[in-house]
Amino acid sequence: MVRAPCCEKMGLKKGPWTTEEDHILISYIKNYGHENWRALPKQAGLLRCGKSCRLRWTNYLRPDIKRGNFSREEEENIIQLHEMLGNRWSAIAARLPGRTDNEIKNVWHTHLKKRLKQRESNPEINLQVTNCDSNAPRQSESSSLNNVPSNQGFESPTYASMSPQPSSSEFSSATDVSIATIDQNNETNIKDEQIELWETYPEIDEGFLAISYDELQAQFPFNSIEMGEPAGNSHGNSNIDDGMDFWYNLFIGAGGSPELSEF
DNA sequence: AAGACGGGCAACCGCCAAAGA
DNA sequence: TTCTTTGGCGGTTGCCCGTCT
Repeated sequence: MVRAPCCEKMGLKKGPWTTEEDHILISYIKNYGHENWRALPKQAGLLRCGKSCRLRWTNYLRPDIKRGNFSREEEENIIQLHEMLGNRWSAIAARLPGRTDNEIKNVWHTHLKKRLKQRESNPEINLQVTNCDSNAPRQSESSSLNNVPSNQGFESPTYASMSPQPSSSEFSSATDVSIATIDQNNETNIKDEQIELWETYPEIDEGFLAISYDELQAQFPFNSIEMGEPAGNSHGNSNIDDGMDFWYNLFIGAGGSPELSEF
């Protein structure tokens, strides 16, 4: 199989995405979907390879992505799931609604791996998953005990009935998980069970996807897009900057739940 | 105040598998 | 059956920014 030439050799752009590019990608996918990632950038007028577009969309621009810090609950889930599934980040991500494999991978390498090492060096520290309140202040590591080292066998971890219970602005989802246990012969048994995950999750008004590109343009002008200017040329134009700031905050910004009421 | 350093994270790279010709 | 294309995945890189000296 002949390897496709890299983006740079094809004259395609690499590196961080600009808000204009994000806007173009979102608008295009909104209008036409993403059936063919390879063709998408050309049709959308983006100087990116399809792979880069797909990654940007799946890891950052998708409207159902839950941004912001991981809750203690989510972190513990990742640890447990990693114990069962290993480095299968996409499988882990599939069980954490709103989180991407890349995000989980990053959080694993930057935080959780270290925490596990600490736990190994301090066996008093335990994984406490059940009945933890994600809204409560984080407990110190040593405050949750009952640890059983992973290689000595453990009872089936309990994932069900995570609090808080959903309010009207939240939704619940039933999820299949593989429950791993290690028996007395030190053999791992995995069985699939359906559990209820209660996730605090903003309702997503699908209406935001129905807003037309023209409406967006009218509300938040991006002249540089229509002129086909290279990214970054908008600096110095406060109207455009304001529009982009709003767009950025709307879809991407810190804490990132879309402020759909703005529409 | 400025340079060094390290952590966090977005993005890229390379490989693999599935699907289709 | 073989080859090509495409999407997906996990590992890795490199930039940015905050902290330290």
